[in-house]
Amino acid sequence: MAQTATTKRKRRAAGTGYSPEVTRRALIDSAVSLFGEQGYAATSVQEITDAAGVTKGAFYHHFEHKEDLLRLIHDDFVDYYLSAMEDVVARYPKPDEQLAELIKAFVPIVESYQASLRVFLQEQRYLTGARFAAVKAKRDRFDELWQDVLNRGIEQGLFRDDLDPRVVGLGIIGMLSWIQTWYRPGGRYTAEEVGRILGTLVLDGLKV
Amino acid sequence: MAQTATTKRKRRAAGTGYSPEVTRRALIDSAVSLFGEQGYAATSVQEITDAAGVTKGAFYHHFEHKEDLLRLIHDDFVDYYLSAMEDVVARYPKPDEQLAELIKAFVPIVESYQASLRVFLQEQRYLTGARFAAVKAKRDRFDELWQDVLNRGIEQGLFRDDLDPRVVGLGIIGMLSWIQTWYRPGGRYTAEEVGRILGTLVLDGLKV
Amino acid sequence: MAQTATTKRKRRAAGTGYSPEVTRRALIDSAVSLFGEQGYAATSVQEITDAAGVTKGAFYHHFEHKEDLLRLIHDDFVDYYLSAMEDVVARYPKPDEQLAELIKAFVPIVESYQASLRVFLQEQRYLTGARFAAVKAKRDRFDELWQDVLNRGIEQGLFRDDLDPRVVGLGIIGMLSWIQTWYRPGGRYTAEEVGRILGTLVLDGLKV
Amino acid sequence: MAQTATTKRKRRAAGTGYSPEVTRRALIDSAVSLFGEQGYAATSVQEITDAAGVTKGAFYHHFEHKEDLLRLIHDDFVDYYLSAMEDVVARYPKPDEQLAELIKAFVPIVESYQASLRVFLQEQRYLTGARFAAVKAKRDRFDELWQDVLNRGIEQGLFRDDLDPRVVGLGIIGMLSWIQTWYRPGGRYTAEEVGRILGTLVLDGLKV
DNA sequence: AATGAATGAGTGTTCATTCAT
DNA sequence: CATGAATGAACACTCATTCAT
Repeated sequence: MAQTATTKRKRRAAGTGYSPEVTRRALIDSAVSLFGEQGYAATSVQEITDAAGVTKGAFYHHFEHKEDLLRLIHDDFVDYYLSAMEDVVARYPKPDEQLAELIKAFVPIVESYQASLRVFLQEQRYLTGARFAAVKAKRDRFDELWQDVLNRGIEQGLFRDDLDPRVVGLGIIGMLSWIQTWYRPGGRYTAEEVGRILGTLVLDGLKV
Repeated sequence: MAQTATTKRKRRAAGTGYSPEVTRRALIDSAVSLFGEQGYAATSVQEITDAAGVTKGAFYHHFEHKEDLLRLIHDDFVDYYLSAMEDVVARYPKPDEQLAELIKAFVPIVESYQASLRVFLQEQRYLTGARFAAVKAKRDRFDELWQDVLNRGIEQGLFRDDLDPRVVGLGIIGMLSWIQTWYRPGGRYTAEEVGRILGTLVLDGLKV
Repeated sequence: MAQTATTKRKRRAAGTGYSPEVTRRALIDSAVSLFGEQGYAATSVQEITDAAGVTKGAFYHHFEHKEDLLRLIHDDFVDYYLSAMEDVVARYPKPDEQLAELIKAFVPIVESYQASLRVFLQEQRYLTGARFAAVKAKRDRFDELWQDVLNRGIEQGLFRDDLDPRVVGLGIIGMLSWIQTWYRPGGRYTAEEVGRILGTLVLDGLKV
Repeated sequence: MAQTATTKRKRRAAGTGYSPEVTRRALIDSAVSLFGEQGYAATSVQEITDAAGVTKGAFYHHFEHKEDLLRLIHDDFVDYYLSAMEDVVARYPKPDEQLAELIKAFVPIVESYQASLRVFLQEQRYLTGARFAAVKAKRDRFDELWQDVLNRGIEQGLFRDDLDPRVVGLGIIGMLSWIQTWYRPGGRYTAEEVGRILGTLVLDGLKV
C-alpha cells in the first residue's frame, strides 16, 4: 500500500538501470491515481505507462492484463484497511469505544489514500470472473467486521436492539464511503472533526 | 424520468413506422440501464443502439454526442428527485418530520430508479466542461435542501447544535446513496423497514 | 469466385462514392492474393486494407473477424471448384473419361485461381471452431467425388481392383495439389500438356 | 535430425545443470513440433521457449533469429532425406526398382518425421534472402534425384518416353508430399500398403 | 427521420529482439 | 550459459463520430 507518485513524469535518465521493483511500483502508483481520477474504464494502459515513464511493453512484462492491476490495487487496499480496522478492534475492549474509534480512524484513511479508496469503492465493477471472486471474499469480511462490533454492542446491552445491525452497519459504511466525494484535506473541516461529528451522531443514535 | 426498458431488445419489426419520440425514448432507456450496469465509459454507442433496436445513424440524429445522453439522464433524474424532495418538505411543516420523511421517501426511489440513481451517483465524473457545470448547479441545490432542513431544525431547537449540519447532511446523503449498492427489491428488508431504521438512527442521534 | 485484383493500389479518387459491393470485393481480392503470397498468419489486416485502398474501419464494417475473410475465400473456392467438377462428371458418362477429364480440368484452375487455390490448400489450418467445421464438410465432399469416380470405374471393370481407391484418390489429389507449387503460366509446359501427362500416367496405371 | 520431443513441457528441475546441447536440442525439438502444428508464422518464440522449459534469453543465446531455427530444421530434414534417398538409389541398380523403392521408403518417413516433413513442405516460404537461397539449392537436388531415376529408366527402355520425366517426377513428389495430410499412423492403412499402392500405380503407368 | 458505409484515432495485447547482469 | 527486464513496432479489433443517400 503506497500511493505517493501523484505526478512523476519522465523518470529514467539515459543509461540508468532501475530495478524492476521500481518500474513495478511506478506502474502501480500511476494506475492508482489515474484510476482514481478518471476511472478504470476511461484510463488506457498507454496513459499509465506514460505517467510511469515506461513503455507499454514494460507494462505487459509485469502484468498480464490491465485488470490484474485493478485487482492488485483492490487487494492491497483492502488488506491494508482490514488490518487497520482489526488493530482498532484489538486495541479497545468495549464495542462502543470500538465503534467510535473505527469511525474516527476512517477519516485519516480517506485523507492519505484518497485515490486507492476511490478505486476500491467505485471501480470494483470492472473486476470479472476469478479476479472478482478473489476480491469479493475480502470485501465481505470488511462488512462483517462492522456487524460483529454492532452485534456485540447489542448483546452487551450497549446498543439498542430495535435497529437491525446489518442495516445500521451498511448505513455507517455508506456515510464513511461518501466522505471521499466531499472531503478536501486542508479544507473547512479537519479529519478529527469529521470523525467526531459522525461518530457522535451514530453513537447517540444507537444509545439504549 | 422514465426507466422502464430494463430488457427491450430488437424492437421495430419490418414495415413498422415508429415516431421519433419513440426512438428517442428507446435510446434513453437503453442508455440508462446500460450506463447503470456497466458504467458510462464502458458502454459503447453501438451497444446502446443495439439495445434500442436502432442504427447508429439514428443515435446521432437525436444526440450530438454520447455525453449529451449522460447529461440528459443526470438532468432528468435530478429534476425528478429535487421535486420529489420539495414535495416532501412542503407537505410537512416541522423539520424533524421533514427529515424523517425525506429519508423514508428515498428508499422507494432506489427501488424504482435504480439504474438512473446509479448513473447519477457514479457517472457524474464523465460530464465535462459546460455539461458538467449545468448539472453541478442542480446537484448543489440538492445538498442545500438537506442542510436547510437541518439548519431550521437547529434554529427551532429540535436538533442539537454541536454537530455541524453540513457534515451531518453529507453523512445522511452518503448513507442513502450507499443503499443502492446493497438493497435488493424483494430481499431481506422492505423499503419501509430500511427507511425506519436509518431514519430512527439519525433522528435519535440528532435529538437534543 | 473472382480474383482479378492482383495489384490495385489507391483506388477511390476524392469525392467518388463507391458502392459497398466494390469495397467488399476489393478487400476480398486483396486478401486472396496476399494470403496466397504470404500466408494467412503472416498477412495483417492493415496490409489487406492498404492493398484495397480502404481504411481498417471499413474492413471491420464488412467483416467481423480476419478469420471470416479466410472462411469466405475457402468457401467461395470450394463451391466454385465442386461445381466445376460436378459439371465434368455430368458431361461424361464413363468413369475412365470422367477421371481423365477431371484431371485435365484441374490444371486451368491452377492457372486462373492460383492464389485462391493456395489459400484453399495451405491456409485451412487457421480456420477454427465453427468456421472450420463449416468448411470441413465441403472439403470432404470434394474427396468423395474422386472416390466415387474411382469406385464406379472399378465396379464397371474399367479400373483394376487391387489398388484401394481411397489411397489412389488421395494420390491423385496430391499430384494435382502440388502443381501450384511448380507450374508457371507461360512457362515450359502448357496446361493441356500437364493434364495429358498426368492423366495418362494415372489412367494407364489403373488399367486392368 | 531428431524429433522426439512431441510433448516435453517443463523440463529443468531446480538445481539441475543441463548442458548447452540439451537446451539447444530442446529448443529445436519444440520448434519442430510447434511449427508443424501451427505453422512458423503463427508460432511465437515465447511458445517455443515455454515448450522447451527455457527462457527467451536462452533462445537468443543459441540462435540469432527465429528464422535461423526454421532454416536449421529445413536443412536437417533435407540432409537426412537426401541421404536416405541416395542410399536407396545406391542399393538398387535398376531404375524401375529404384523408383519403386524410393516411393516405398517415403511413407515411413512421413510416419517418423511427420512434423519435420510438414515444416519442410509448408513453411519454406518464410525463409528469406540468404537463408532461402541456402535451402533452395538442396531442395533442387532433391527434385533432380527423382528425375535422374526417371531419365535413366527411359534411356534403358524401362519407362515409356512419351511422358515428360520432369512432369512425372513432380507428379510423384506431389503424391508423396500429400500423404502427410491424410496418413495417420495406426489408421486404416499401413505404411507398406500405401507404398505398394502408389508405387504400383506409378510403375504400371510408366510401363512401356 | 433514419440508414449504413466509412473514417481515423485509439484500445488492450503480443511480437521479435536487445542487453545489463 | 542463461536470465529477466525492457523496447518499439506491430497486431486484431473497437471507438465516437461524419456524411451521402
